[in-house]
Amino acid sequence: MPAYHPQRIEPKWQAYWEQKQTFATPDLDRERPKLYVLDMFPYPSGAGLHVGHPEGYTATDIVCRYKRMKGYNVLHPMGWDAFGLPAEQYAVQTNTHPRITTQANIDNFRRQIKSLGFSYDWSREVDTTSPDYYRWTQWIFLKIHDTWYDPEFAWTDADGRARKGKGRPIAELPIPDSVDAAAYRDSKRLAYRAEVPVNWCPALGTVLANEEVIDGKSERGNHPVVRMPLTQWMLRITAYGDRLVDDIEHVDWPKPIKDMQRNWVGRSEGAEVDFAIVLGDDPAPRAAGPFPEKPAADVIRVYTTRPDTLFGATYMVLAPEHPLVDRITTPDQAEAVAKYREQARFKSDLDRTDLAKTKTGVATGGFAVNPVTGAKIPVWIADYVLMGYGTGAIMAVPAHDERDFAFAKTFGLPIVPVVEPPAAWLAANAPAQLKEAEPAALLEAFKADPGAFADVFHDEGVAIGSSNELFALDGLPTAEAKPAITARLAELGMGKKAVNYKLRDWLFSRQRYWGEPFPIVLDESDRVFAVGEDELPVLLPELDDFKPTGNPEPPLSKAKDWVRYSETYRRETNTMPQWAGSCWYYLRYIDPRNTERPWDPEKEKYWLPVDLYVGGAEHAVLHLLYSRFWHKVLFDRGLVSTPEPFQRLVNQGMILGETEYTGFRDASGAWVAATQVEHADHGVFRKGEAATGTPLEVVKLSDDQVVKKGEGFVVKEAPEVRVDARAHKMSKARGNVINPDVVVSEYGADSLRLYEMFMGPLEAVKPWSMNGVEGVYRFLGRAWRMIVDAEAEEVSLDPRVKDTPPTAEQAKLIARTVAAVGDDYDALRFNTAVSRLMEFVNAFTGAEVRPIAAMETFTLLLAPMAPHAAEELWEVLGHEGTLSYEPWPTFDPALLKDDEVEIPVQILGKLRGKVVVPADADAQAIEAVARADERIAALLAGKTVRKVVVVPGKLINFVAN
RNA sequence: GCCGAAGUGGCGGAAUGGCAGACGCGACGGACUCAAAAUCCGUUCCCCGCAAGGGGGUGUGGGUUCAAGUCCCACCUUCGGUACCA
Repeated sequence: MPAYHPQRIEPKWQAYWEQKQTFATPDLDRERPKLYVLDMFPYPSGAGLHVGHPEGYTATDIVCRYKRMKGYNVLHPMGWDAFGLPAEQYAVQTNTHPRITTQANIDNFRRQIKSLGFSYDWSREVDTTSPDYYRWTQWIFLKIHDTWYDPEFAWTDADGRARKGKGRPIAELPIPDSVDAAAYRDSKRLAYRAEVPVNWCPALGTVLANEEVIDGKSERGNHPVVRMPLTQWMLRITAYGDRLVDDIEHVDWPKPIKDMQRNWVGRSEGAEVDFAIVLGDDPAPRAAGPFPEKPAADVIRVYTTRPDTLFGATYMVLAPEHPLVDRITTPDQAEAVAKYREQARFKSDLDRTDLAKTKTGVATGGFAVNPVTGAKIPVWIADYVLMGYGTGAIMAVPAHDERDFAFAKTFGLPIVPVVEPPAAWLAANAPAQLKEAEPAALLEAFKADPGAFADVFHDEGVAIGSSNELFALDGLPTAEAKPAITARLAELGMGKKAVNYKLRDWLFSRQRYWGEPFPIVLDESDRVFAVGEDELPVLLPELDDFKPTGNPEPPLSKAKDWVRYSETYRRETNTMPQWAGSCWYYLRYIDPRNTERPWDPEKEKYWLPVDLYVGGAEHAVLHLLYSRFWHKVLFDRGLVSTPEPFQRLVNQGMILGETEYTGFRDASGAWVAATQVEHADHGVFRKGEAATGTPLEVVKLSDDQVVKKGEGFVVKEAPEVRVDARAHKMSKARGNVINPDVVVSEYGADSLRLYEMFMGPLEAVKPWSMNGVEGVYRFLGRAWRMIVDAEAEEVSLDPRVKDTPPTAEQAKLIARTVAAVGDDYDALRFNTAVSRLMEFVNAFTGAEVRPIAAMETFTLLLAPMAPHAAEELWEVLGHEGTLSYEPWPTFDPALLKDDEVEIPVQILGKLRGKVVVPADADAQAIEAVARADERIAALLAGKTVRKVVVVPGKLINFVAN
């Protein structure tokens, strides 16, 4: 009975917390500081909880429990991101309604999470698939639909920052006289419909994501996939591109995540320039006047980040889908162009980028005029130009762009250098026969044939060959040439400054069943109308079967009665993507049962922003970008009070499986070194034999079959053979998945929590080790026996725990531990916090007298990490009820300092001895003591001390020789 | 290719520019036990030495400094992200 027995303790305290509502959070509490600590809520998969989930959850739980003891009002909720594909696929296969599967999975996840003893306020649980929740997802969609972005609107935000650009109610949109008002509004809304190409797989009867398409075939089943235009809902996230980039400066996120977000938005600055196409023999004359907002009919508009290289534009390339292709193609090229466009249609975006390393393309036979040189240049089509970026057309400057260069080389197009590289670049990239040439000669060679150099010069240099009667760029460095020519082009009405984003508008509709229906109806001519807020939620209709329809129509189209809204209106049958629900769940938690509105503004002002948000790095880009976007729209519309939702973000690192040692053997049974093998989809082979050879046998080795040798591990019985030693991502296929349920039933939740924190820094990728779990379990057992009498029949205090003051030494250790553990919790350094507590226990288990106050302090320090054991120990120590709101232990800072310190004595930076000095000894005193030391004196004898470096309290170093 | 992170004992990892390897695992030795498990005690970076002690050591090569795992430069390896974005 008195042994540490988590299986008894843990259910007891979980029941206590639940019954007493220990962690229910008051909505508003003006007396205490607030703290909103959020976990990324999970998708409740059929596989159940993974050991990766509790890593982040434990970290946040520690912070919450710690901060409650420090007097904070803490909001710590949990919920379910439960719409999504797996439940729907399961429904298709088994005809089980996704709701049933989802509910079962949620129940299992909840059970598993509760078994770990997290201090969530379960009364705030949300489920994105519940109509009470998605009602408000639809409501927010209507807000987005009701908003247009005014890029010129100047205003000041709540933090006093001057801002330009705001999402405004559509009613405030100025409408030009000559246009249809409704259509104009629809064209400006942040939620709009557009024809976009999607990957349609007729055989599977569904639309595939880009990554599901390989080589023009479906990943599953290898069926042909066609890109076809489909009317889809889009969200105008690009309107917020600048703010998504700029505002990220003001949040406390890891730099790599900030970089990734900036990268994803991919803002670039450059210019748009018009090239007139040549019809017949003469170029169409350019209309006088300012640069038109939309290009004229016979004009190809390009976007370039290097307007300074315009004089080097020797040809143009249109995306195969570009609307001007038909107009410009000459009859003799028509067949080739049509064929190329057909091929391009069958390639997914991924194929067009990843696989096509060699440039392909076809000449249209048509020409355009370089607006600055007046030269007639050929127009090609090629799939390396993407319709979705910029204007879908480029001016090609082969001398200064790698892609254009490769294309020009392939098709024999002229290369004209217009930027002079620095001498160092010329020397480094000089052709072999010119290695010894003078700089001037090298430059001449570059001007004559830049293609002879080892690399394409695409950096900044000095403009050359770029002046005529209208332009004068020669001699300008690139940084000056860009704005100069851009300004000149604008004056002449030929171009203008332009900004572009890699970020595309967000494709927001899916042809799926298990998602939020759009609160939208359409009339007979496909005009879009929002349903009234009083009609929300628009409930998902029941279906008998969930199979795809066999055409691009979404499954909801099968619910005929539902689709038919009225005589003239029908419902939108697409559903929202899984991101929708997760875009705003942090807002619902603050007021989860409100039936009048999505959240109460008072509560929103109190709780937002989220102070700490912890989750996996896999959401570094999309989820965080999407929810920041929604949040900004809500902010502009006055519905939330902060410009950013998540003030501090931390990514927990992935937990890998246990380290595995893998050897390889060939058909004859002989070992093959790991350095000599190559991995392919269909097996492991000797290097270079993946296509032809027979696969090698993969042998799992135990750790006593291998031995460390040099940099790596080798087979013990064959020490010349290197093996593969690494931890792999947990996966069903590899069979290295650790089930938290098993760990909990064997060692208890506290051990699982403690181990996951002890493994290493929260952000690091770490391999699992069952031995490590065993280690922290033993620690908890020692801590238990430090306080509980292991010999007694009943759970009672160890007789050595006495109500006496600690010794001076103990008092110091207690103070140091309180200080260090608190610091570690604040800084999320849980691994070292565990170490500190271990050191404490190691010290006190050796003590014959254990002051009860010290044991209480220890218990409170342990509580955030191992709450069940701590609660039980707290009870054994004679307290009633929970320790969750006990004040955090304090300490006397004077105790952190020692009276005497041992400091190292170095000679020439090498450790030669140690001396004990008073803690406040000054440099002179330390030097005197050190010189007096017998050994040091001996070593210094006969040497000249050139310098003495003393860091009081730390170290002394004699520079002597 | 580009962006980012990380390389420290057999393993996970610690170390405000100031004694490298805290803490844990594993291993080895011992105590307890008829025995085992559990528990407790001790040793454990490498080399030389019986010892005292000495030498080397934080991916590689340079540099800054009295002093570098830590700062700077170049490179190598691994992991993550991204990829014709004009």
